[in-house]
Amino acid sequence: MAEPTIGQAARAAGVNVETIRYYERRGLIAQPPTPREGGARRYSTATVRCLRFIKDAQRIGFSLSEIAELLSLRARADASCGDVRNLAVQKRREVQDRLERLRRIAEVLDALIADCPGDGDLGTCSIMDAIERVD
Amino acid sequence: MAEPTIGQAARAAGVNVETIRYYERRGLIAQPPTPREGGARRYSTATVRCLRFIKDAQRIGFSLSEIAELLSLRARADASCGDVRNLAVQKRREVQDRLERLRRIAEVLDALIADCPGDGDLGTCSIMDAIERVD
DNA sequence: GTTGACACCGTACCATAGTACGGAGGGTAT
DNA sequence: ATACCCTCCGTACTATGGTACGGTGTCAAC
Repeated sequence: MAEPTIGQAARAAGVNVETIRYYERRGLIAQPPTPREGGARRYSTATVRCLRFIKDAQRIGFSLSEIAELLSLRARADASCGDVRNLAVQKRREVQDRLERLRRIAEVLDALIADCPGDGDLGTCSIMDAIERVD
Repeated sequence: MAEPTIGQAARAAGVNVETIRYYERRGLIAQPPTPREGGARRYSTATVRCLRFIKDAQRIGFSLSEIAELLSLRARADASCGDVRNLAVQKRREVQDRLERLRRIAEVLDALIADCPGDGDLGTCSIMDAIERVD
């Protein structure tokens, strides 16, 4: 299997065929030419690597638009390492922000659980007060 | 301004008027009764606090469905303490999962940023290389 | 007594990230 | 030669979380 068809590329990259077609429409991956003879288009192994890159980058928290940016940086000869690094640093800050907020929610829930005996009247649970401490 | 109208409530909570109407349709916030005399409905300040809570919880990564569940902790204050406590414990576990996933993402990003020289061309950029090897 | 600002309500539309569907055609195995 | 799978392509649909629009009504000021 030198040049994979869309179905083979999908299996190789662990994505849906329709997802590949969607990424083509979004311009994230190259569209291989339609053979004049008819038959299936053939994808390059570079495109399969690209698909895996997209999935990996998504797992790290990049959106498809951001990934498009990363990919276009890669395609640009004059792109600098600093451009990519800046995107990563910005994403890291977003993750940090989410982490801190999430930790506060965890504290609130811990307090709520600790204060609640698990049976009896809720008058002493002060749930609303606990939830509002998130502000 | 004792009882805010929808526009006042929106400004107080920092959301769009249409967003309040949307949350009403989704059952996230209470719908104040339409005055028989006509005129604008009046929202309680509790509803404004609720809107702020929704926005806080969203920023942390909760979906509106999850927030509805979280709010039901309060809405079901007449239910048994055990029921409420179970919801809180379940939500706490979900928060823990989110925290761990985010921490892994943060670690990956930290490693990428640490390895990247930050200058030079993309050939020397370890971030692009690394993302390609996240598998 | 008209203007302007707000409210009401239903419906339509937006982005994101896909998934599903239907009809046409090709390739191969039995 | 029929079944069966794959591909092609456009279009439609999903869920989430809203935003915008259009027509109507009400209220307060000038």
